[in-house]
Amino acid sequence: MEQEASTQPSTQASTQASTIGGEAGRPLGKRATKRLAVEADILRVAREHLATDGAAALSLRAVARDLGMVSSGIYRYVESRDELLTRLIIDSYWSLASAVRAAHDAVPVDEFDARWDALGRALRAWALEHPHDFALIYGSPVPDYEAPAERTEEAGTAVIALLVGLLEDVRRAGRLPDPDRLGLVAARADGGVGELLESPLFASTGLHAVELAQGIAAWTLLLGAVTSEVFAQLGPLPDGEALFDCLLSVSRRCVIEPAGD
Amino acid sequence: MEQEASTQPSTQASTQASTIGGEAGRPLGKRATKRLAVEADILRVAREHLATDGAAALSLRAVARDLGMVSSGIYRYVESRDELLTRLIIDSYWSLASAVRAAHDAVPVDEFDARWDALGRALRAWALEHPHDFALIYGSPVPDYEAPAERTEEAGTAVIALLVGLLEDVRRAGRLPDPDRLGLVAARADGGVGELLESPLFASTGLHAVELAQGIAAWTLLLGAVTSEVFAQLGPLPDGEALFDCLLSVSRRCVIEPAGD
DNA sequence: GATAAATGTGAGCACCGCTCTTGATTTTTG
DNA sequence: CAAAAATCAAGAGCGGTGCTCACATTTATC
Repeated sequence: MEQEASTQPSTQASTQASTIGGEAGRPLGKRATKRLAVEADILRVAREHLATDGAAALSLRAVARDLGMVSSGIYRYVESRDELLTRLIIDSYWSLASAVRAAHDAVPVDEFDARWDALGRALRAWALEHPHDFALIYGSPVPDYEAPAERTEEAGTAVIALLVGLLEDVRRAGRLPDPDRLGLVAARADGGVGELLESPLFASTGLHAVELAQGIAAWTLLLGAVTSEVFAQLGPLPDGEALFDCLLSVSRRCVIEPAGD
Repeated sequence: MEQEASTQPSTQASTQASTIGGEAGRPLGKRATKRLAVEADILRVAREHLATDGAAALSLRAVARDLGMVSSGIYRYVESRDELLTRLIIDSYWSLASAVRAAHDAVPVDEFDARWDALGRALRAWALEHPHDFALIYGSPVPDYEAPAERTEEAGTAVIALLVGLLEDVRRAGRLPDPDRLGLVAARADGGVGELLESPLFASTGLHAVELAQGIAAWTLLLGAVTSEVFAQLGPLPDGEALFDCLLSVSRRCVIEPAGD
């Protein structure tokens, strides 16, 4: 499983992609290397435009202009505006996933509470730092066209996979809270998420439907808290972090029983 | 203050707005009546375009064309595209509020659980029925420009007000759950939502910070659940309603203690 | 070096938001 | 009732967008 982390470009920071020698064969002629460079450049300035003006204002012509090429020239590298957006979505997913993973991995595996908090706080921090990227992946589907699931699925699952891993660790340690206390009815949960358990993400786990439902509740609350803050749905908040901490702890209680025993 | 219940047009269904006799004075000349009719028409077809193609694809020119007027003519009635969007946002808020209120009011006031469920289910039903409207008000802020808060606040608060009302009824009945069980730390909650209590929405209520935090947690989970389903953030779901019921009951447990006593 | 493929260039189409001018219509005022 | 003021429809026009096409240029391959 898990071959080499697939592609995972994440143009976010690193830009150089021109001098890579390629897998094996020929050493990449000057045309191929330039193409790689231009492709990376396009993604880079597209990312800049996204960060400053948002996805709605992203313009292929403007990107081309910034790169000193004629407007029509960019179509040699990008099929359409939608395709560029799809690439940005995937890139944002990877960026988020790596940020969350880094924070997550910095916590000892047996400290469940701290792991959950690290996960949640990293998500929030990333979202506040890249609001437009966050809007791109967790906001309303941008135009009429929606990103093809088969291209975003792998990247989009990366964050959830961390959560699932934690969830299973908690389950194995017998620290899952009582579903009934949360208000979860087993039968209803089974109908709601039962089939989800057969997807590749969960197939290898020993999670039950109710347990997955707990995880989904926690994740929904967490994501809702971040969305609410980034989009300012509750108006300007005096202390966003304090409120988030509250919601974070509530969400934590959905999947982790307090240690006191 | 508060003249005549503000405006609250809600073009959603009813369209006729031409033959209203006006408040008192003159009986509205043929020019004024036609203006009202045109304004209503614009909002109506804008709504249709929104429902079919989404906010991103909304075009003033297209609306004007549908109404048989020259593209520039629409600027006599609408200041700009953003202003049209603002109107649609406000209208959507009212539409949602009235839908939720209707469901909410159909439940006896002392049946807290049923009231919460009615509220949540009405929210979900409306969102699934008007996904683009939902995206408009609870999705990512559309373009770079965001709707002026002073114009959307009143309408946007209407739904929350219902929740606050229920929350206070529950508190008065002593049915609020133990905050500590939810994981809410009083001090943290006080910092996070303390200042919010002074806003007009909460000033007249006797809610404490922790109690408000519970309400926010419940609302965040509820809205997150709807958002997740409408935007298909978890991929295609086998039974969205069943999963929503699970999350609905979890959110309910944040504000209402089970009756068994 | 000739041929084929990939790339840069510019014109052009249809659409968009938005402004301005011109002339017609309606309302208000004297 | 007539003149003045406000309102309106209509069209041209500006700069912007996504995207296509024909053409010239450069690179890679035979």
